[in-house]
This record gives sequence, C-alpha cells and structure tokens, in this order.
Amino acid sequence: MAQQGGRLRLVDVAEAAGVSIAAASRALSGSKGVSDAIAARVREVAAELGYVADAHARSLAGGASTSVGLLVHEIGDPYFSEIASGVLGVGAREGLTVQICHTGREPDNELVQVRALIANRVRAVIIAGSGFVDPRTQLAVKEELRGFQGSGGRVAVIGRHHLGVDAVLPDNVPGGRTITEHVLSLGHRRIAFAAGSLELTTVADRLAGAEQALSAAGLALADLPVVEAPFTRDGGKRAMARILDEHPGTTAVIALNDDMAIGALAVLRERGVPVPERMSVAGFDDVAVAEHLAPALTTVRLPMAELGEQALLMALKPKSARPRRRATPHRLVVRGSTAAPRS
Amino acid sequence: MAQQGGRLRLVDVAEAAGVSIAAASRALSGSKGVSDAIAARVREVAAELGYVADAHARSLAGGASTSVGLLVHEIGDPYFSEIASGVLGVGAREGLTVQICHTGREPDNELVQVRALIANRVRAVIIAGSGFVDPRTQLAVKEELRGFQGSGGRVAVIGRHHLGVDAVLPDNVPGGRTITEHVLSLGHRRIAFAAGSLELTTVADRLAGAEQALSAAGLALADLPVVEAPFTRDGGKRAMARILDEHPGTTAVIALNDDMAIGALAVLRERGVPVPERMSVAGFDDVAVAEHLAPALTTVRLPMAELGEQALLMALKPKSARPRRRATPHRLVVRGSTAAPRS
DNA sequence: CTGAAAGCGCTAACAA
DNA sequence: TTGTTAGCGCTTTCAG
Repeated sequence: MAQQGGRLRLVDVAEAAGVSIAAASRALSGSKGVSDAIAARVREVAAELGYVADAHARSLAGGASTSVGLLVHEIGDPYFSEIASGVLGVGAREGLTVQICHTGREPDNELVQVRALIANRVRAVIIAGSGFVDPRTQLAVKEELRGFQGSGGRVAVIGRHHLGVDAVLPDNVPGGRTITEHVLSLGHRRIAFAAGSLELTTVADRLAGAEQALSAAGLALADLPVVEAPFTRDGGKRAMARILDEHPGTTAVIALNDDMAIGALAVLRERGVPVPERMSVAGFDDVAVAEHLAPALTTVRLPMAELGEQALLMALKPKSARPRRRATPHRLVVRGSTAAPRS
Repeated sequence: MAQQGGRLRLVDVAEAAGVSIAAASRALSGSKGVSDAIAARVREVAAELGYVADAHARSLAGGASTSVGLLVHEIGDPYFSEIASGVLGVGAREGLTVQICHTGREPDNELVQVRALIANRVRAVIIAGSGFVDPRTQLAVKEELRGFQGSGGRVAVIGRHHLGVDAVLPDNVPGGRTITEHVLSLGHRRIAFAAGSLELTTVADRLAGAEQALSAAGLALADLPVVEAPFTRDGGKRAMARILDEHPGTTAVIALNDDMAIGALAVLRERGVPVPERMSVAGFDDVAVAEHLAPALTTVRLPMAELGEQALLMALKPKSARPRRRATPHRLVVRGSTAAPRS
C-alpha cells in the first residue's frame, strides 16, 4: 500500500512474486504466455504493493500508449466542456488518460498543441470544434496529423471537415434549416443572424441550412442581415447591438450558437426589448443552461457528450480503409424565447 | 515539414545538423554547454524537419516531465471547466500539457485517477474540488500523493484541506457568511439551505460561514432546514421540492452552489412560485451563466479561472518547507433573485 | 511456459 | 565546448 522514495518498479514486483520481470510484465500487461497461476500471483503482489507501471517506459518500450489527446477551442465553453465530459467518460471506462489542450480560440495555437499531443505519444488525437472554410488555414496541422497516422496514430474530429479522417458530424446544415423553419413558421420575415466568424465551417454550415429554409419560403439569405462577430457570448452582444442599431425592423434573431444567443439576450434585456414579444431569439446547441435562461431559449439540441463519446470510440477502432463519418441527430427544442411577431 | 513512416528521432536531427546527439539534445532541451552557433543550427534543422522530441523518452531518461495532471469532479460542470480553463491557460504558457481526469463525482474513482496521473509521470498533480469531512475517505489517495511527492512530484489542491499540500482556498467560510448576511439584511428569517452532501468540506465550510452570520443575528443554524441532496442541478431540484413541501413557510433559499440554485429556480418556475417575490434564491460561485438566469442570480463570486491558474503556478514552484496556502477573495453579487420578503 | 537480453529515444554523467 | 556511453523502466523477441 505504501511506497517511499524511489517509486517501485517492475523488478520489485517480479522479485516479490518470485518470477522474472518478463513474466511479471506479461502478467500485468495482459499478454499471452503466462500460466494463470503466475499471472494471478503477480497481479496480487502488484496490487498489494500498490505498483503502477510507468506509462512512459511502457510506451517507449513499444507497448500500447494508454493516453489520448483532445483538442478543443476553449474548455471553459460549455459546448466543449460537455464534449470533454463525454470523452473523459469513455476514457475512464477504457482505462485511458486524456490530455486536453485548448487553443483559446486562437487557430495559430493549433499546430503547437497537436504537436505536443503527438510528442506525448497519445494513441489517438481528437479535435473538436469548427474548422476553417479555407483549407489552407490548417495545412500544417493536416500534414502533422498525416505523419501521426503514418506511424500508427489515430485521429478523429468532431464537427470538422477537410481533414480526411474519421469524423463525428453534428447536424449543422439540417439543424440550421430546422431552426430557421421554426422562426419562419412563426411568421417572421425580418430575420437577422448573429453569426460567428464566416471562416468557421460550423457557421457556414448552419447558414447553409438557414438558406435552404429561406429559399423554400421564397426568401434569400443575401437579403437578410448576417452580422459577423466572435462566436462567443461577447460576440453575441456585439452582433445584437449592431442588429438593433442598423436593422431596427428586425423581429427575430437567430444566433448560430447558444453562447451568442445568451449574449444577445443580455443586450435585449439591457435595452429593455421584451423577448419574445418584441424580438424572438433562437440559439443552437442546447447547452445545459439554455433551458434556465430568461426567457428559456429556443434552440437546436446537439448531443454534445455523445459527440465526444462517439469520437473517442471511433478513434479507438482500428483504422478503416476510408474515413468513417458518423452523423448525429439534432432536435428542435422550442421554449419561451421565440413567438409570433406581434402584428 | 513532412515526416513519413517512422517518426524522426534526435539522431536524425543530429545527423542533419552534423553534430552529436548529445549536442543536439542540449540544444533542443535548452541545457547549458553548447555554443550558440551549434544550438542555433540544430534548432533550425529541427524546425525545418518538424522534429518534436518524444516526451516519454525524455522523461524516462530523467529529463523534466512536461505534463501536469488535473483531477476534477466533473468537467462538464462550469465550476470545474472554468478552473480547467485557468489551468490550461497557464499550462500552454509554460509549454506544459495537461492531463485531465474526472471522477464523475464518484469519490472511489479518485484513487485510480490519481494513480493514472502518477503513472504518467506528470510533474505535478492538481486536485480541484471539495474533499471529504471524514479524512479516512482519502487515506489511500493521501498515501499515494505522499509517495509521489517523495519522488519529486508536486501537488496542489483547490478548495480541499486535510491533504498537507499546497492549496488554493476559495473563501468558502467568509463567502457563506456574506451571502447569509445579505439574505438576513433583506429581512428574511425563515431561511432554508439547499446543501450538497454534508460530507463535502466545501458544503461544511459554507454552512459554517452561514452559521456565523446567523448567530450574529441571534438565529441558530440548527433551527433552520438544511436539506441535503447531490451538489448538482438535479440535487438543487430535489432539495427545493422538499423545502417547498416540508417547510412551506420558507421565504428564502440559500443554495450552496450555483448549480443547485439553478435547479431550485427550475422547480420554483414549474410550481409557479415567483422569485424573488414569494421566494428569494441565492447561489454560490457565480458561474458564467448566473447573470443570465431568470431572474439573474444573487450569488458569491469566486474567481474560478484564477483558482486554476494559481494552483498550477504554485505547483510549478519548488516545494516549500511548509505547505503554502493561498486564499482567494470572494465578492457578493446582488442580482434579481433576492429581495425583501413580502410583508 | 519461462527467463535472459536487446533495445525503445532520450538525457546526464563522463571523457576527451 | 564537444562527443561517447550508460542507463531510465518497460516490452518483446529469442532461446531454453
């Protein structure tokens, strides 16, 4: 149960069990080629001593790495922390440790972080969060990941294309259509969009869905205000302010994620614009707090934790000939923040 | 820029630069004893080749580990994800990777997770989140951490006592007093507490602060309902339901964290109890969404990201003779969810 | 089935 | 300053 000074090593366990370190290794790593009797004794002794194998030595020696990497934009953002929760859950179940990096929404950090993960010999790298419309933005990362895969590493992405790897894809396009259809069905025509950077594929996809819904209703996205701002709560504030100032006739705002919607609601509250009476607000993601906002937010639910789980599960499977893609469902969740425009 | 099949190793860089691997090692790890000229050339070649040292080999060979571990209760919980954000921020700045584990609020998982972290040769372990009133609960963990420290590992905790290591301590006791004083000052006397498990030191501390405020006002905590439930949104719902059912005269509820407060607000909304007119609700933590709730939540602000930053910074300093403790400030944030009881 | 021995890629003595 | 060499703790051939 106790160990002092120098941590104990495999030799110590082997000696205590009266076997060779090879046998001890096999017993503990679960490889074939040890009698059940010895395996059992070794495991027992190891447990008694509180021995835990050095993961570094293990992976250096060619054993399987027991850790995976997760890269997100910002771990403090509920969207990503819920994804992370899914990843950690599966990781714990599989006996894997998870290294998490975040770029702080600074795309240039991505390369460094991915390299750090690879340097740590993770078995798999999971990248969550929107990619960029311009594929060149991620050339270096792509290159790095190719090398990683070349040496047996696995890669899975969540909500990102252009990378030629296994992917879990949230329903961004259909979701964009769904939420827009909802707002249209309420009777709104003077709709504005609070969008994150148009460079983000997530934003582009959600807008593409919106466009489909609009065309079906005889409207064109190009005729409606699409205000671009950071894909955050603060960006939502800025976008809402601009919509109010520059497009005063607007009756409904579709924010392209919940965080922006939260920011938008804050501005509307400050300015005394009643929601949904004077302005309907819709979000996207359904983060855990969406239902507790004032008013509760109408949004599109994405199964975030599940996204994370699926991605890790996918990354743990052996590589397939062609990249796997797995679409996840979405669901419209109508709450108090949207209503018919007052006539 | 590119590397195929086998990842490239230090030898490759050394050869390409025309120096010994020792020189290359020194140049890249920034140790003393290389001419600037060679150091520069090696670094240049390495960058060109896209070489990244194998962290496992490096740490196995006795070099400093470049990763730290963070253990939280549940990464999807904003309290912890904001702490994690602080840790990741400092980590990135210091060139450290961060392994995050969560127990899923299952204390029994803690030992396994801590061991996994140690097995990964992290330089430091940071444990965030309440400990347990009964010190025996964590005997094994404590033991494990002692061994870790004995072999040079560093440990810091956030909001947890009993562990004899460096600690960043949120103002739980003073904060508990502050929020209770606020509610008392509004004129409430029929106050109920929605508490997480009384086994959690955080809960005990916040209640202790409440007790101070109550005594000062001539009241006794023992005379007031303290409803125990899980320290989560859902627990908040359960606690609120019980308070409503069993203590109908209650005019104010102090939830011992924001998550519980959010749950409480949900139940009050469902049951049509107006807040704050019929019931005041206060929380604790000031998670990012607290200000966007309906009504906005009166709470005690704890600087979560800073907690994480401080803890990592502390853990990166050399061990001190006696454990460091660093208290962080709190601040009462009065919003719409509390008001005087209607007379 | 078992054990002895050869590394995994790197750093840290040690020599030169 | 440089280069040579001995391991770090483990897994994995390879003999026995």
